[in-house]
Amino acid sequence: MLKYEIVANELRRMIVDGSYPINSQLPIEKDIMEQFSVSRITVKRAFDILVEEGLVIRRRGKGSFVKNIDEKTALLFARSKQFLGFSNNYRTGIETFVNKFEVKLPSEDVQKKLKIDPDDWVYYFVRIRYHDDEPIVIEYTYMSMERIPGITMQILESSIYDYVETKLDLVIQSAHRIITARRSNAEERELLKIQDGVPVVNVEEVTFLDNGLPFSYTQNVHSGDKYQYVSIANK
Amino acid sequence: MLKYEIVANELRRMIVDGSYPINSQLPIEKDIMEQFSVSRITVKRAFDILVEEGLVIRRRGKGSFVKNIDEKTALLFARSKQFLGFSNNYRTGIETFVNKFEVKLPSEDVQKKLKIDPDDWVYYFVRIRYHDDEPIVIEYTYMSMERIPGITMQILESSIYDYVETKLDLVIQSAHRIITARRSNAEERELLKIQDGVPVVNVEEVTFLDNGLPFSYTQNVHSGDKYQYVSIANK
DNA sequence: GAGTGGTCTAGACCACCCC
DNA sequence: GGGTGGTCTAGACCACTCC
Repeated sequence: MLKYEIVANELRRMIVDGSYPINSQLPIEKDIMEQFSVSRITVKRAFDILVEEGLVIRRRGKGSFVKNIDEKTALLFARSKQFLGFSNNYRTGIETFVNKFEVKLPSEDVQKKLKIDPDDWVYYFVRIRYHDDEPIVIEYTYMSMERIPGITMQILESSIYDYVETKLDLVIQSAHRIITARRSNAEERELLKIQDGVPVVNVEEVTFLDNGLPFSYTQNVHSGDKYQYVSIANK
Repeated sequence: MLKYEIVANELRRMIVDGSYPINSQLPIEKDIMEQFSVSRITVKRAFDILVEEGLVIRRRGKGSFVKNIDEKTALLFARSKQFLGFSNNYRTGIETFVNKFEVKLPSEDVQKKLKIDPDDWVYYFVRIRYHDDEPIVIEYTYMSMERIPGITMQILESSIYDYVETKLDLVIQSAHRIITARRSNAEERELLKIQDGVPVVNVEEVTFLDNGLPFSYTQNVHSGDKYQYVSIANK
């Protein structure tokens, strides 16, 4: 574990458990340097993480303070900063059902999104995720066969993320997301078990490996009444 | 202008204008140090910005590379990282119409969101934003009178952001957003001029001053067919 | 003037990549 | 073994806040 992570984790823990209450001043950099035996820049990097997570505010000349948000919100936002394959909102009780699994040639849109040629075959699969036996999202995914070989039904039913990182020894680096909402269609209403009128949230996600190449392109169609996206903007 | 901003801006410019094409390797830290006469940590901070913006990938032992995305997407994502009052999507042609402007006592929800007492008066106003004469969003905003005194109709018609920062000399620090989608109601359909069936995207936004206090709580109701939210997750 | 965080430097050691 | 970025240090100077 890195030093700045250790410091950030400890400070976060004490904020969340109330040791540093809302609006209270956090220890100054010098004290934290001594307490953890680290340099000032390391302390600053730890604080940068907490600022990014929306937990802390820093003011030159005054000090560092716990932001005025409640505990539930704090947890929600801190968690949203973690990188997760498909969902920020659920941690347990998730089941996956594979609805379709084929290999085909990419459409122009898919070629463009995955940066592949027209004759590069792609996996196409549709998965439905359930939380506590309720359908929450349909995932329509295209993946380059060349970049991610060896996908099987079993992998789709468990974790692609795991397979790519552990078995293929590749590193997933980032995800670009575009979120829109629209009216649901009949297929989506049936699969997600929602009424006409409940919209869907469409999360288009392109995932990148650490070599800069996109490796998957997914349209995540979420049930509008069970989904929220959380985000923090710092100036 | 800060040194790491200068370096980041120059590198970003050369990526966007094609001087460093997609997938090409960027200069190594040492060369950039010499070119700009800055230290290594300053170069790293510049790169951190570009990674955060989704433009660049860095790999220990190999180098820094331009991410494999097209120019339009690159601009979209780079721009999304900028902190803006109400919209990431439009830059010009915006008009504002104030639909309601009152002072009242806060509901429990508003008290909680703004961290104020039941007898602290709040402004409540409704604004509609038009882009090229088309309504795109209705904003329902609550603001603490004590924290942000002197709001007038004229301010609401121009820029609250400007008023708070320039006239009141306060610093807006961050915004916490929760994005959901739902069916539109009759009022929203009329104001946004959308058909029944077109959903709305609800962006709940709490904005914080640099003293850690929330100063405004807004429900932004976007026309679902004209709105997208863009986001990048880095591992 | 004292306290605090923001930026920046020069330099060190290490992990990872490729030859 | 040479090249690259990741982390970390000690120390400097500066900007801002409050007294």
